[in-house]
Amino acid sequence: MKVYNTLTRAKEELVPIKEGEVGIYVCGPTVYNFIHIGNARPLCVFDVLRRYLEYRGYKVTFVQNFTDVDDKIINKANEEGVDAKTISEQYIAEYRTDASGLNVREATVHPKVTENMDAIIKIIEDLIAKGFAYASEGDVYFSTKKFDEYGKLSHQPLEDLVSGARIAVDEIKRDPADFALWKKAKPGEPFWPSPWGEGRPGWHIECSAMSRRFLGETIDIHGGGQDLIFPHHENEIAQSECSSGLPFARYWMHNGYINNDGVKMSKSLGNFFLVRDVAKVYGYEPLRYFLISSHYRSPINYNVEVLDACKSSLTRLYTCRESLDFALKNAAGADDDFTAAKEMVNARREQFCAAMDDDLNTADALAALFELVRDINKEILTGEHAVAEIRFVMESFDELCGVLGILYEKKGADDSLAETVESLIAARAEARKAKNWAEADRIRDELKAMGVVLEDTPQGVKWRVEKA
RNA sequence: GGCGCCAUAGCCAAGUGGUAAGGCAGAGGUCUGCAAAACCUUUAUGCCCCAGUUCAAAUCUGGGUGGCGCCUCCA
Repeated sequence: MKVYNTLTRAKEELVPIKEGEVGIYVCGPTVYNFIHIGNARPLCVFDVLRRYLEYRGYKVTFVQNFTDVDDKIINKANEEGVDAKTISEQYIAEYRTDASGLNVREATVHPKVTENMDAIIKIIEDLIAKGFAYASEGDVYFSTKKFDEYGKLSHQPLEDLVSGARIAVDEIKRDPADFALWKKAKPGEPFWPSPWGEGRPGWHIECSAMSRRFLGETIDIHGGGQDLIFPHHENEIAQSECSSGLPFARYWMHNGYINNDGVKMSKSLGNFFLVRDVAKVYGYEPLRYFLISSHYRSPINYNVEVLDACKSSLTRLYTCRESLDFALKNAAGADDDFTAAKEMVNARREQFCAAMDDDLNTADALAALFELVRDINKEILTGEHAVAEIRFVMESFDELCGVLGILYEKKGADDSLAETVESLIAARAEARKAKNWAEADRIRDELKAMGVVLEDTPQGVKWRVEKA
């Protein structure tokens, strides 16, 4: 598999440190609010990466932190008159609701800053001991000038990153480009004891400390949004590499932004949509589909028309899947030799994998899936087929959908409804037998009003609940 | 100012040298009592514009035009 590495600006063959195993660290949310759809993109993108690597047989350790100590959390807590922990716990729970709604699997580990203070303090001490950081009036700063390679991820020399002079000159910092590893506690803020006094960690150090604790000194893949490249990831590299003397991450993968009217969706601009609100109207799944329907590095423009189209596309997939279910119930063929079906499915599977191998080209992978749908509609859902054949096709179809993490919303197959529907279908069958089309159509309309759509097939009547 | 990205049909979106995937929407047809679903056909002599390289360019080069991002908290 090839992935685009921000560090080298090239697609590279993914070669994990340990054969057969991949460690992935993705920067997680600062938990002070509901997540917006821009936040949802890396969730879905890296979830697909993880699923695909596992599909290809890798053992994946997936680490995503929760930043539960931060100015924004403290501010929010003060606004609401509660403590910071209340806020962070509340929004971790809300995050999990959205993540599971989007069918994003739980990380192997979800470390929290508050639970890793020892690791954070240890790495800061190490950086001071090695001369890369200095304590100053209760704060600790990283000295960017001490790291020759500072700027290698964002491909900017240090002087260019600083030249804008937009970084506030701080008397306790030796250089404006230095960044905080530890911040002295201000009155009313949560704090932890440290060799430099009571305080809390800076933003960047947590990822260096927690990735090391759970994935080791060099990790395979580090992911996140493009807006984290500078300064966050640049600083992580500086901290981790100066401390360990080893490369921090072999592959840096960054997803593109979501735009609103062509402009980046961001918290500071306030032009964002909450995942929660979109889900209320469309459900979670069309959003996930939208997020994987184009390449992860491209910017994508969000609007409701596109989400509607995503919903329709999903319907095509669901219809195919339901038809397979129906076909399985009516399977009659006795021939267990289904070489043609195997070849057909495997060709699409190869097409799918070739796309995914090329820097996670989910758009092309979806095309392969849709071509499989056409094949299935044409070859498998007509004529007679053996149970084993249909089951094979169905399992393969589910497998590929599972890699993308789509087709996970179980339609409400509630039995009480089924009973009513079946009896109405029977009544309609009687009417149709008597060629009483008016009555047959009346019953069909009645069912339609209940949200049930009928399809007359050679194998009998198939019904489904229309997705709202 | 430094660094970088993007421009493909009505909409979304792959394709990075070999003659334009896929989805949505639209049109016509087959099937059906009528539908639905499905299938078939159809919708870009052309990929922002202009030059150039090449047997061959959406793809490479140069120059434009338009849009966006990072350099500051942000996914």
